[in-house]
Amino acid sequence: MSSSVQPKRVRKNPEARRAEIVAAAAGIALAEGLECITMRRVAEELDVRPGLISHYFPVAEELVAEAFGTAAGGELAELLPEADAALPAVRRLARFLGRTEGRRYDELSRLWLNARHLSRFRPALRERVGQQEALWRDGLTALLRDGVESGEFRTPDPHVTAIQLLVVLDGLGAHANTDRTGRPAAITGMAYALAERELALPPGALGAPH
Amino acid sequence: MSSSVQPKRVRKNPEARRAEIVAAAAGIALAEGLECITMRRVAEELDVRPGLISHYFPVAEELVAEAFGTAAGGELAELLPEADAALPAVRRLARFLGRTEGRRYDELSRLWLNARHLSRFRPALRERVGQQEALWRDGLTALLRDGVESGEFRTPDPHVTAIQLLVVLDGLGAHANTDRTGRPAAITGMAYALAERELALPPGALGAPH
DNA sequence: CACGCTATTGGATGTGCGACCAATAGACAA
DNA sequence: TTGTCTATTGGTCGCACATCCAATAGCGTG
Repeated sequence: MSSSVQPKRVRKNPEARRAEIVAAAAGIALAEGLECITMRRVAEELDVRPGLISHYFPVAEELVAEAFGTAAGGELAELLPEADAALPAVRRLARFLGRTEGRRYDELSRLWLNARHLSRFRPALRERVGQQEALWRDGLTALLRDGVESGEFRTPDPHVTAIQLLVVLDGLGAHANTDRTGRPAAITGMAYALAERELALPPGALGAPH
Repeated sequence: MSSSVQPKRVRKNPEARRAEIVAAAAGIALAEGLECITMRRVAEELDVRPGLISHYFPVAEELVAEAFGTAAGGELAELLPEADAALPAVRRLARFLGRTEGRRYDELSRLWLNARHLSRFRPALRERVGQQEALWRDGLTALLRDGVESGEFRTPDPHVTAIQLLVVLDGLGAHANTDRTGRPAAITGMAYALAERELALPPGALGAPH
């Protein structure tokens, strides 16, 4: 028969293995969905036996929660890079909004949608969703506050504006699994419009909404 | 032994039975979630054997799609009752928005969230979600158009305004499974604010956002 | 009242899952 | 090199599910 499989075991130190498992699970979460994170599926990804996964995560739900946190946290870091801290706030915001449109962001929209729904049944995940929500909100709030302090923006409450922006992005992202062809620009540009209005920026200041 | 169960079979005509099954499934969808619609669960609800359900719905996914359509369609009919057709559009819109806030609407938010996510994996459901989306959009558009024609509102494109409103409602509803205590009024009132702004209504014209 | 149609049952089959555990074999220290 | 520790295996168990099917019994027709 075929001998394409090598039952050779590779022994790694626990922290590294654990990180590897979470990373694999996060990848599955983004590409296939949180419900595809199963002991068997993750094990297959790492070419390892399922028992090993459940050794590191005795309860599957923990791994799902951890995977979501890693995936969402990683994406946030890409959307609001620390490295950009020196840039003008307007420019950072424009970049942020720019990244939240287009197909590239769909994967992330789907992940949030997935997590928001699944957290209905999984307390550990719900916890993580709350944490990530706070991180996203605070990150965006900090950006807006920077802009206000530097005089680029004007808004009575950066915190509220940040939440409003995220609500609109959630609303737009909710349709990530639906057909959105022919959606008018007045819809796809809602986040831009809201930001410009709430921050007292001239129309178009954040870049062409398309 | 216990004889609390009566293996008495009740024989109904196919259309009635089918409708009964869909209704039961729709109830489960709203109360527990679409993934709880299983042959067994629905059968239990109707005090019937699982095989009967799969007789009427040979493929489970069809029942899920049908149940969602029934549940969402029924709720829409409550939100935009035909009986209100004679009322002023402003009043109808105020009612609509009023019903979309508060705990009562959470069940429906959860259903939409559920369906939007699950339709990622279930083509038949995705189809239904698209249909219901159109129904909601068209219903709200008709309301706005009425208001424009009667001179109550002013908006260049009722269709676009309707979608914008629904996007905001989706965004707010996305958090139906999350803790939202202490959410500022500027967030909970976003739909009111958007409607008043886009329809050129004076602030508060649609009722106190809280 | 008897009969036939078919709605309904009861059970079987196969799949994928989480959870659990004793046995095994790498890697590292003595 | 030998021995020990433990990361990893390979397998088992029970559960819930969709799907399928032959047998059964309610109901309307005649």
